[in-house]
Amino acid sequence: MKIVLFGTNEFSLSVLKGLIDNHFEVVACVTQPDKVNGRNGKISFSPIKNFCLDNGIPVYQFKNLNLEGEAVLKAYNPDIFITASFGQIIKQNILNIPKLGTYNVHASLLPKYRGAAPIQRAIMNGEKYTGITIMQTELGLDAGDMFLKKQIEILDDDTFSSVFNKLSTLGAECIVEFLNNFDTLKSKGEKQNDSLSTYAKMLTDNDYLINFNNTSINIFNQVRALENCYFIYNAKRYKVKACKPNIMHGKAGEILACNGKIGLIISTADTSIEIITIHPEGKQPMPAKAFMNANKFRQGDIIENS
RNA sequence: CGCGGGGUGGAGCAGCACGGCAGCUCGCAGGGCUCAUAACCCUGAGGUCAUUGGUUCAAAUCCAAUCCCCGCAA
Repeated sequence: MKIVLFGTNEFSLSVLKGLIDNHFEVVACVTQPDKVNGRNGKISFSPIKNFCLDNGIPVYQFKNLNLEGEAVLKAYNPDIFITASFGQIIKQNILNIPKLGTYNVHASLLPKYRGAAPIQRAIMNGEKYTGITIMQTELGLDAGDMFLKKQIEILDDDTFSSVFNKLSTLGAECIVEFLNNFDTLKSKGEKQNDSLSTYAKMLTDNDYLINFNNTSINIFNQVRALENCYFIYNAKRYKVKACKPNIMHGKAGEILACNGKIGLIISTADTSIEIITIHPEGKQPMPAKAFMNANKFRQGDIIENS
């Protein structure tokens, strides 16, 4: 079975490795164009590209996949396309190429959280479960028929990274199971109930800004879902890498404690959150208790979100 | 040549525009004190001020070059 994998990030890579470790024939990969790192001007390759280069797998980066890719991919005479966190829309002329179809490894329990940021949105919303769905890749956004679904629990101490890692592993397991039982599972395809579908919108800068007028649990979920949330204090940006709800309470945004013994506690709409790990501009991430030793914060100040 | 911040005892920072004893909050070690606390009090150890060169009677501080870390933007 000749497979072409479309993917970019570590999730895609986990799926690719799963295929190779289980002796599927991956004849080529398609990944996003290289990105330029603005600070040092260096070019960085996607994880998929690095792996392919190291392992002698042909890898393609089309500026316009739908125009340039058709002839190239047809030449491989592929049986199946697998997509996993590819990040580009694939048009019908490409989807039609493989004999057995194109299938997607999606990191949510469809029809919930279709779209670009399913893991983050699920954690942000305080979901208790998420999972992997293997489904038909169609023009419609993650709306194709479903063939295999597996769920995992989102624990209170899970973060984006931990869920991402679990789902990367599970995604690889699912695609292998799907391909090993292709005929059976393919025949048992299930339509998505569109009326139950939700959309995991792409993340914007505004999603990362912490609003202390929200409740503690919402901020807690936001921080662990995105891991790079921030607030602004004295015109400086502070990223919150980890926090936990606290029982103290004051005016929303009020700094309730800021010293090396207790750390940093900021009031929310209902109670407060304790900042565990903070990342000031220009510095390394560090324990909030350590940074509080520097006396940059003043108790009683209100953090506005502008 | 995209914009910007930073490197100072183990941690986090101040000091630098104007050169003149290495400072603060913690941690650590020893001692004291309290029914108790984010406890408190006393004492102590611990520094190549990123690197290299220059200016100077004198450099963490001024000049030149280099290395490393990070934020924004993309």
